[in-house]
Amino acid sequence: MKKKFFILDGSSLLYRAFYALPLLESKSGEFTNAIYGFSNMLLKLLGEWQPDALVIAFDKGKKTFRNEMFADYKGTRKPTPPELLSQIPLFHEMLEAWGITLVELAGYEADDIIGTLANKAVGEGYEAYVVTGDRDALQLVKPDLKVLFTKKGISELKVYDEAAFQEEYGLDPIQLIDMKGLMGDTSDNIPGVPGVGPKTAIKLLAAYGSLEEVLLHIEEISGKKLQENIRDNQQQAVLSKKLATICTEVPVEFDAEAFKINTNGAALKGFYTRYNIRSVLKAIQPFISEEDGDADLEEQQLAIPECHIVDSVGKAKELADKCKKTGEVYVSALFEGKVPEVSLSGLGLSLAGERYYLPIGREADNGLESMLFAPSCADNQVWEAIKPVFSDDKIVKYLHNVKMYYHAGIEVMGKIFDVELMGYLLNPASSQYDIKSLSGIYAPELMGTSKETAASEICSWQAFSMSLFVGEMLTELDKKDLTRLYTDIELPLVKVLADMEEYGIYVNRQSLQEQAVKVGGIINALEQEIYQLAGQEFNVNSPKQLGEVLFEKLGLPVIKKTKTGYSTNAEVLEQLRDAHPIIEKILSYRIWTKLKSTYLDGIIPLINPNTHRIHTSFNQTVTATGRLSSSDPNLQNIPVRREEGKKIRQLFEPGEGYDYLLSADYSQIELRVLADMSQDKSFIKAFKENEDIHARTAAEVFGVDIKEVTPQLRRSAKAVNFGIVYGISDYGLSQDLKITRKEAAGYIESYFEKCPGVKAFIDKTVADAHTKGYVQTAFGRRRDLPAINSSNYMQRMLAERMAMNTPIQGTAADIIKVAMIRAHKMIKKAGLKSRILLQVHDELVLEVTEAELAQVKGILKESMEKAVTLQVPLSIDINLGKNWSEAK
DNA sequence: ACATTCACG
DNA sequence: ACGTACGTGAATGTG
Repeated sequence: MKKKFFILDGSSLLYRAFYALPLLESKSGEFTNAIYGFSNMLLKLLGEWQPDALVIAFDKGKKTFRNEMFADYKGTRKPTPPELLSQIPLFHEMLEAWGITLVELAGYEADDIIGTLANKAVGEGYEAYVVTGDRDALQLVKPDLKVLFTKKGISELKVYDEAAFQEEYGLDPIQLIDMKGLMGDTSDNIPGVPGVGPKTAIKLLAAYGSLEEVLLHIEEISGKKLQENIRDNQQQAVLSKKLATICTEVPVEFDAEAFKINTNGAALKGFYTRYNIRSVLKAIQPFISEEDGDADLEEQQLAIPECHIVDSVGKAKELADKCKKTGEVYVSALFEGKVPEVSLSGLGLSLAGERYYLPIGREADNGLESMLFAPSCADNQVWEAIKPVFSDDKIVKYLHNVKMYYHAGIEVMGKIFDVELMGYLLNPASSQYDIKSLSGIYAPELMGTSKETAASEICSWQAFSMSLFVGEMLTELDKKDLTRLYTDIELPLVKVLADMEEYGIYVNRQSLQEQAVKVGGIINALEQEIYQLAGQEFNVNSPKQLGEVLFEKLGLPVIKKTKTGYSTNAEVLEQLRDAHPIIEKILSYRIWTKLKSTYLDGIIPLINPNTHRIHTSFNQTVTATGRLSSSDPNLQNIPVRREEGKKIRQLFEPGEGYDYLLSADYSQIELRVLADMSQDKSFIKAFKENEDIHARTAAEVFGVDIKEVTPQLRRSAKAVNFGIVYGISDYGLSQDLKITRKEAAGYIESYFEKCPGVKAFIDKTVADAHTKGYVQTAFGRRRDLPAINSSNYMQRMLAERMAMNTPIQGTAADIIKVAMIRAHKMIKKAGLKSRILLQVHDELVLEVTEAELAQVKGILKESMEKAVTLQVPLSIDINLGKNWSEAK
């Protein structure tokens, strides 16, 4: 058997990998998709073919000898996108670690190096394999020289030997260059002969064998036009063939010894760890030699200490004393139950490099202790023994999700570092803030050390791992100036949210169920009418089936398409309203089914049977801008805009012992934030004088007196103001107002003319985003925008809109968070019974008693309007009623 | 798991 | 020539 020599076209494969995969990002923000794709390709190659030697050829520099022949060679090539360019240094680093030789030579393309080395290898008795995504290389195919060509994406390779080439092209491989001479190549900007494509080229070569022969027999060629084209472009065809011919005389040597793969296991592992490419990390194991792997494991794999099980009061007390001495403790707790019935069921602890686990609750009852003591005492005793650690304000706590501790009734005193919140502040775009994910980012050396087995192992590992990465997180927080945001806003807010979730909000279950039945009736009736009008029964809820009925059976005009078929959304249906009576019914059906499934049927099972209230979750680490989100159920999107929807809001009532629901909402908080941040004179003046901001905008943009502003004009101006907050584009505004893009651009232009401060602010924000790669709120909350310099237009524009919107939306979110903390504190301090139940971005909902009404209003005014001092006043509206709908 | 639709600020 | 307004969560249908 001959030895196998592989030569890879690095440039072409890297390109392929880059475009085949979505832009992956490492934790530190680098793009790694091309590296990832290339690595997989390499692994597959090594696994399947077992090469004896392998090198990678790479293009170097832009100009090659071909440019001397033809200046415009590859002239239509777009520049390499920066997202790929940034991966090239990583590529070098990667090859270094793999111990794979990279061959590049100024003035030559990778193809030429490949051709030369492959030929030399064959001369030395090797079987040569060229791996590439560039069809040009197929011309090299000959006995003992095969080309592996990347089919769709990067995963599949097609093997071209002479037979395979012959079968596909009907030609010998070397004739590929004659073909290129005739037909040219748009991607390389090789001209060829006009009017000759692959079909004609193959036909001609089948008849005459080579370009030169074709040129000698021009007169015999059938087809006048074709003859003429070839005759007129003889020189060009010859040049094209030359350009397409791979040079196999490149000054490089075939060095069998140097071309062997010589992997440095530790470096390789380090590389993939650093860039967080985990799947590759697993796959490289077989390629790391024994000693390498073992030595590496010993070196890298941290020694994780044994977990001590603390299952007696004596041991627990001892541990508590130890905590007191060290002054800090890492905790990972296990909870059971749902809010508001959460209890602690296990406790992983770590201090001074040791691991502990304390079984608590049911789990402990099953243990030894329960044989000796009454079961109900056993858990409490271990817990009671360790509890002082939590109430000791001299002991620093490092933990995950402190809100759950509050829910379990644990008073956590002293300094608290909640790694979930810290992780969120460091990168609000992430969706994973569990301890394991965080450890992967901030302490990669921990990777692979957690054995997912018993609760004791998991919890104590989590506690221990925090001790290894909290330092890194704190350093990062400090570096990014996020420490204040953490200590002054996010952490204090946790207690407020925990209380709100625990309070829950009362819903009238009786009315809810009645409504559900009633709406069910309406839906059934509509359904029948729809079937009648359609002349068939079908699932109205299925956009696919609905689309078929509307646009195929009934032949209604198609307004818009989605990725998968016809669009049937409300906007489309609205335009079809007059085209067929069924449309109206469908719109109505949609409204009612939405109400029933999401807000009636969806909420019933979430009413807590003990409290008869709904306990939503307010998520503090979800949004990229700093807002809260609400789930299970989402109480931040309860209907309000439509009459039908208000029926749902009416079901939310003050609970027993309370008289009203009260809603306090900020007036135009985002525009006021914009006024403040932009320092725009006319905006500031408008708010100071308490003017109707949309009317005022209308007056300025449309050049009329404020008294002359029609509702129509005001509506347009309102849309423009919204547009500014969302990151304006003429296209978006034109869609919203249903005007032409030009008109929209006109509105924006005159807006910016009248509000130069806003214009300057937006420009500066976007420009800063481009240079820094992130944006910030007034409180320093930070959002990275990795796509801001993308070469992809859409992605870049999206990032720019995010850059405009995030400081505004995020600052408003910061402000209401401050207000919530202050209001909650003042309410508690005053010993009031009234309490905050919900937050809906710019609104707080409270349940209040008649007696406390005046005081509560005062507290809200104070806490909300004075949460921060801006250049414009902040103002709130307060409404109350016997249900949430009335309190609007 | 992903797409579509629609509820809110 | 291209196509999107910013930020969420839930229900439903479909591959």
